Amino acid sequence: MVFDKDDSAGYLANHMARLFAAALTRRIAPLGLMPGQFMVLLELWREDGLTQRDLVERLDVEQATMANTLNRMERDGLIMREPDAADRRARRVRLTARARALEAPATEAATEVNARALARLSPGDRARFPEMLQAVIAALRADR
Amino acid sequence: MVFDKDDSAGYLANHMARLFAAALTRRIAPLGLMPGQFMVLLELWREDGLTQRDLVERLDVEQATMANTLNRMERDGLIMREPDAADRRARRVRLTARARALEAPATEAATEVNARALARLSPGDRARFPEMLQAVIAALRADR
DNA sequence: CCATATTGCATAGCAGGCTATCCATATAAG
DNA sequence: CTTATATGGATAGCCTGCTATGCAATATGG
Repeated sequence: MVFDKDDSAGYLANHMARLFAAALTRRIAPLGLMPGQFMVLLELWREDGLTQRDLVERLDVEQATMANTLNRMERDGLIMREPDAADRRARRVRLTARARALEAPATEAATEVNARALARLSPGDRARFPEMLQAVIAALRADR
Repeated sequence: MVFDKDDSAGYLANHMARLFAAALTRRIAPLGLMPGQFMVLLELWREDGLTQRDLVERLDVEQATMANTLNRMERDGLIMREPDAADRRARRVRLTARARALEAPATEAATEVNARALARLSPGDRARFPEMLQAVIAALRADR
């Protein structure tokens, strides 16, 4: 009874995620972006002015992780944090003009990575792959 | 034309990998193991006495990443590094008795994580899921 | 044989995950 | 109102990725 890592969903998930991150990094680094920043931008392009708490919920990362990522994004001129009118604990995260300008090229890069990644799947599999990932994610979240 | 992260294979891959890592961590931390150490042990249980270079090739991580992981494993009493008889640059990585004793409980934990993760897939999908991940991995490696 | 290139490994420094704490502010209970 | 609890965020410290360097030892070409 050997445990074969190449048949282990968990091991393959880690390997696949590292390769996705590397592929995305290669394409968005020229824009001055990193993958962790990109996923925050995805939410802010959809709705600007979210709080850190909103972002934590939508991206399912820990609050401390988000705080650090936002620090780097502020440092890099992608966001500004403004006081919330009603709650002095909260800070609204707002996109800079620079971050707004990156939406088209960055999402194009991500779309291309996804296309290349799924290129070897049959059209049927390709369509169902995201649903399968979602099902696994749902199962693991339930386990938590 | 919005980019929906919940349909993006790359975003889902990252999310899934984080959840897998968390699920595995919960089960192997009581054994004194972390996920990065577990994948090294998988190779050493199969063949003890590999060099760092061997491990880098088999696990597809960078040499610096492996050097740091091996440092932590040595610190934690999981491995010892012995000089290579023929090449004074290389060091053979050898399991301690403690690491050998962890094979059964750790692989059981990983097997259970995989089973839970795939529980919501149909039996057919469940069988094909690892192959699909392998196909995506192959495509991304070719893109690299 | 000697100079050069290659290889095996270590280290520094960064990103992005995490847990554990702490602080300030809001909210709820009495 | 006052106290207690809950919430939003910051910070410290760890693990696991990465790139970039540097060093010592081996292999290779003349």
